[in-house]
Amino acid sequence: MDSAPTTPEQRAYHHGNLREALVQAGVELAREGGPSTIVLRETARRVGVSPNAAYRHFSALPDLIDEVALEARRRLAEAMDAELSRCEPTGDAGADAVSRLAAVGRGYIRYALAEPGLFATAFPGCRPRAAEPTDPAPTVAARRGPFAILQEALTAIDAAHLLADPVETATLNAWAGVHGLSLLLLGPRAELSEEEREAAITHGVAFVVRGLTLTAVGRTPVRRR
Amino acid sequence: MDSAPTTPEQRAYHHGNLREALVQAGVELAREGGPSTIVLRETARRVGVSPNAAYRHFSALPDLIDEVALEARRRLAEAMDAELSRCEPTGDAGADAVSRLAAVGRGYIRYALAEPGLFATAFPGCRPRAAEPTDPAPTVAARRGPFAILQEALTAIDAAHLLADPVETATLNAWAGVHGLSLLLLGPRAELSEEEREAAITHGVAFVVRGLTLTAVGRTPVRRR
DNA sequence: CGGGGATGTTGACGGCGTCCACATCGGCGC
DNA sequence: GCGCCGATGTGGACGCCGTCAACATCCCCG
Repeated sequence: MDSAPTTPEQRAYHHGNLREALVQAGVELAREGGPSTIVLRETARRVGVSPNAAYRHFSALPDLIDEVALEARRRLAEAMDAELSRCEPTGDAGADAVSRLAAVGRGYIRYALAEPGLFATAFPGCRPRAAEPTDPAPTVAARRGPFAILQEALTAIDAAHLLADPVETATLNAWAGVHGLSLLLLGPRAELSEEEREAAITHGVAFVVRGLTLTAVGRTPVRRR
Repeated sequence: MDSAPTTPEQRAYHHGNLREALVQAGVELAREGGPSTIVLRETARRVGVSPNAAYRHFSALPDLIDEVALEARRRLAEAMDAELSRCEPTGDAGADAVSRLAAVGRGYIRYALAEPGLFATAFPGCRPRAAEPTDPAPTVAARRGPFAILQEALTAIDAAHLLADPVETATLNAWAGVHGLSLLLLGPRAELSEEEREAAITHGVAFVVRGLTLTAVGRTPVRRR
């Protein structure tokens, strides 16, 4: 029937690229209810394959979840980049760097609110893992992930002599701020109205920027490091 | 055998206060591996009772977990209070209010690092819940929980005319900062050394305080609200 | 002192992750 | 051209899990 099994979307062999299909289904599950909704048997069912077929491509369920997490981080980075690309330069390099940092933060939080399931899946270390014995791998980061994008924005501010702390410290605190706010808006403050939520995002990003930069108060930056 | 079944630690009736014992065992499980480690059958096993006995006291497993979460929050509030009580007044009301806020933040983060399992269990809304249909109850807060303690500290700063934002906004941002930093230190930055971790806590708390107050830059506070 | 309601047990069901043995298919060497 | 072998997928089983229904036990109140 298929003369060209090399067609990308075509299944080449037995099933074709089952691995990819399983990850795809896993992403869909994660979108519906977070990491704990990624269930091996259901994932296989959706692809139309026996549960054990997955074991030819993943050593166990957590491996599949890790793969989904990677994809979730990829999409988060994408969303941050998208928000970044909507920043138009004003000419003032310092102000631009600051507004780009704000955009990165907005992108992070907006993605979290738009895709709570994927967001919850994205950072494996940020959820309780039931005492896993094997984890010597230091979590190889995807090339230019969310963390890298944030760090880029902060490095630009650093170059403009606006940063109050070393870049590493600033990155950690900025990340903490937007990550924490995302979780709070999804959790204990989930009942906020649309406007309240938008206001919280604006204030939250401004809070982070204010804490990291000193320009807002018109003071000579204190360079450490 | 027991003439006085009213003895607190004595089991009065069939088992005694099984409910309490189950929660206790649940807390222990949570300490070992977070909320997903709280497993009904194992909890019952540890108490030495049939799994279904739990259903006389909880309508289902999530109810038990909620009870454990309540206890986790109670202990968090305790830790924050303990850190608070180590603050000695210097006479300067404004400076005291600020340093008390810092203490509250330190207490939060330190508890998270000392009891990661309980901390992960404490805020049900902050983890992915697999599409629960029944949740109209707005989560009745424990009397003076972590949130209230944080708000108290911020209200004191507000009274000293040091707060840059409305109290509600400030509370949300402060909470986000310490919560996010806690998760990051437990997750992606779990490999930090003892000193690095302490430094991160100090910097993080300072970052939050700097973003919320304007005293650090010697400027007249801008009162909104 | 006897019945009834609160409490705990037994047994069962379906779903889950995972292991083991078996079936199927297709490319590669002869 | 053909047969074989490794890669891929299937079926069945095991021991967990949460939950339900029926039954057993025990104290308290009338």
